[in-house]
Amino acid sequence: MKKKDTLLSISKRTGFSVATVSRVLSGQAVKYRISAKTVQLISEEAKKSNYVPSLLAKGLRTSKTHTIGLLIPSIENPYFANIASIIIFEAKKFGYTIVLVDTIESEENEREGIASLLSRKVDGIVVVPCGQDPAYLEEIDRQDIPVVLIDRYFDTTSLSYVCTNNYKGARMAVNHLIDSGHDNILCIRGVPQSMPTKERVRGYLDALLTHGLADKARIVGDDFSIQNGYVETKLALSHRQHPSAIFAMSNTILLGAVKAIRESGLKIPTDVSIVSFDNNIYLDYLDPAITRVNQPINEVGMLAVKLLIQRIEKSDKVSAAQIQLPPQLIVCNSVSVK
Amino acid sequence: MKKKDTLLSISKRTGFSVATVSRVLSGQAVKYRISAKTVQLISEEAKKSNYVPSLLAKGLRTSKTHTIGLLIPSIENPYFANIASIIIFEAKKFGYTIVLVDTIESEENEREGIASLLSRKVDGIVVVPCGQDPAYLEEIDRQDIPVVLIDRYFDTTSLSYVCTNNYKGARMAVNHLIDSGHDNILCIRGVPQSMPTKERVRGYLDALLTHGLADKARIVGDDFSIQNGYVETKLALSHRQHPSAIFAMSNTILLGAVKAIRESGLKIPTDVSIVSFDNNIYLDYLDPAITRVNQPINEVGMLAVKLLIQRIEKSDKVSAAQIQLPPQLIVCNSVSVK
DNA sequence: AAATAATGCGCAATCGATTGTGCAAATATA
DNA sequence: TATATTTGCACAATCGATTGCGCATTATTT
Repeated sequence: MKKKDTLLSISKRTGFSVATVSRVLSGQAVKYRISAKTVQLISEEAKKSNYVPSLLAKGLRTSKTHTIGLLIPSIENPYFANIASIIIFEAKKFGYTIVLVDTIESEENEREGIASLLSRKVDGIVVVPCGQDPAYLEEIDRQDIPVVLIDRYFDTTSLSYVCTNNYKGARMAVNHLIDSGHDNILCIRGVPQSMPTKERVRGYLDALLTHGLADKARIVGDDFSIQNGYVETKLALSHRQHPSAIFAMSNTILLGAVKAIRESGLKIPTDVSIVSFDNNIYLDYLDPAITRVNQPINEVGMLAVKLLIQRIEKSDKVSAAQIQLPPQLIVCNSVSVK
Repeated sequence: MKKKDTLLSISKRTGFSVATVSRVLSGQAVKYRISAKTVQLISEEAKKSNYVPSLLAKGLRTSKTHTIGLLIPSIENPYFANIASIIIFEAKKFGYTIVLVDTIESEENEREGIASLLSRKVDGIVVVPCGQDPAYLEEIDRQDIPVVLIDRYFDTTSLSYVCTNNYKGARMAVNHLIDSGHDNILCIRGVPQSMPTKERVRGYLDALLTHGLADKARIVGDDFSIQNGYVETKLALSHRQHPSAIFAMSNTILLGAVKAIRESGLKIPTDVSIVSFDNNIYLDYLDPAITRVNQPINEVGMLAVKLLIQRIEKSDKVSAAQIQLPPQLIVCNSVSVK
């Protein structure tokens, strides 16, 4: 096994001091008036020996690691996987590498993960928070590790966040159903405490309200699982007068609902119309293709990284930005016109 | 902004030396005969001040970072996202954190990513290789950073790998079609150079061969995209005598094929049967649900992490392990019996 | 009580890179 | 030629944690 190269070994081999080697290899040659000849010699030796600087040592000295921590509730979920993909890509553009923590929707994992990231001295953190309490995140942000929330946020937080306007998205979805003549619309929601759920429910209710259908509101369900969609749909369809349309708050809920509808022998959209949230290529290949609200995850990811890096690189306090992006309705064939 | 705590600051506040504080906080108290009272005092102070050790300093000193580098060709791809998820989970069980690099199927990105990981002093690397040449990976492995390949491997490599037995998987799929009475089976493949593709093609051919259908072999396509599946299926269906069954080498290819089949007004499985590779929950919700070959990605991920950590933690050379796991056929309704 | 052993902890070097300061030697100026 | 500049580079401290070695105390043994 070859010895790993360090500044010291290069210094010995070239006869220059460690200081000089460092300045050459970190591009500070001009600033420190190192002669062209010396630069040449040292650079060659470094290239020849395949020198890779230790970011540990560098980070220790400079307290910058060019690393960003990313906490995601479930990387298996295609929605989050897409977001992660974009964030990794964007971060790389700016020279940052990602340490990824999968919190599995557990607040304890989130805290542990954050601790691990802090001890790794990440320069900043992007997080889809699981918990209800942003206090400790705000504390970290205040102590000079910038934190940006994505997808979910908190009612009263000073932290930066980027997310979809879930309220608008829900209104678009429900309006679409109402405009198509539906007035008996079941809403199957995800985890009730989470901000996206709350906002989508609010959108659902407001859409009904403005159309004078407030008394028709029916909200059921309690998490983002396939089972939840299945069970709630089963229940709903068991009543004599079942809903003519379903607003499913996620792809997973949608899948459960589709299964239940098919089992009961009903047809989408003839018997039951359905609108879902989140985009996914597979939705185009279901029969019928599912009308859904698309979240602009590309923009969410890009903005989050930009915000974070601004805060990291400008030491003068960049003020927190709280951004909600407009969603977009993708109309397919899962809604009938009555 | 509060000052960050270090051994030194705790040392000052408690009156003990940095050495003693270090030994207490790293659980070496007994070994170095630190008195219970001292342990108590130091631990309390550390807890109170919310001390988090710097893994940079620790890593620099001990040359262990408890970090594993993971290189994936595309985290957007649900198949890889699932693998990543498992690897993150397993690594965490052993106290390791993951630095994730998305290589976007580019060998250059892979090399860059590896360099970045090396300079971060990761303890080991798990990689789904993009390139054709394992030489530089082997070099790294030899220089004491263990490398484990997953999903793809190389013909003649000394590196450890864990992957699915793609040959077997393909045989299972094609045998299933043949057993159902099909003899005109089109194979739409992915990137031809990649090992999984080669092995699946070999399986396809051998299955035909052992049933005396060698002359019926038809292999088309050249990448793992939806477009590829679509185009090749369109072409195939345009002939008077179109294949009665399709063996699609991935979910993406499958989706393209499904689209083409639907557009031509044909029905699955009545007119065209189809079998795909890789599992995905959505496949159960297509109409009909798609019969496919499931890769044991849980086991792949777990084994990869175990192998890697064995190599990391036992300094005595653990010999390389090259493992192929059996796939499994999930029979649904996309194959007709003739 | 003297000798021996055990206990409790500190000193200081080290990992690899960065960077403010300073000192020769070379060059320019007077 | 003597002085003032500039050029080119080295010294050494520092980031935060680890660890071999050694030195006082205190406790035990004879």
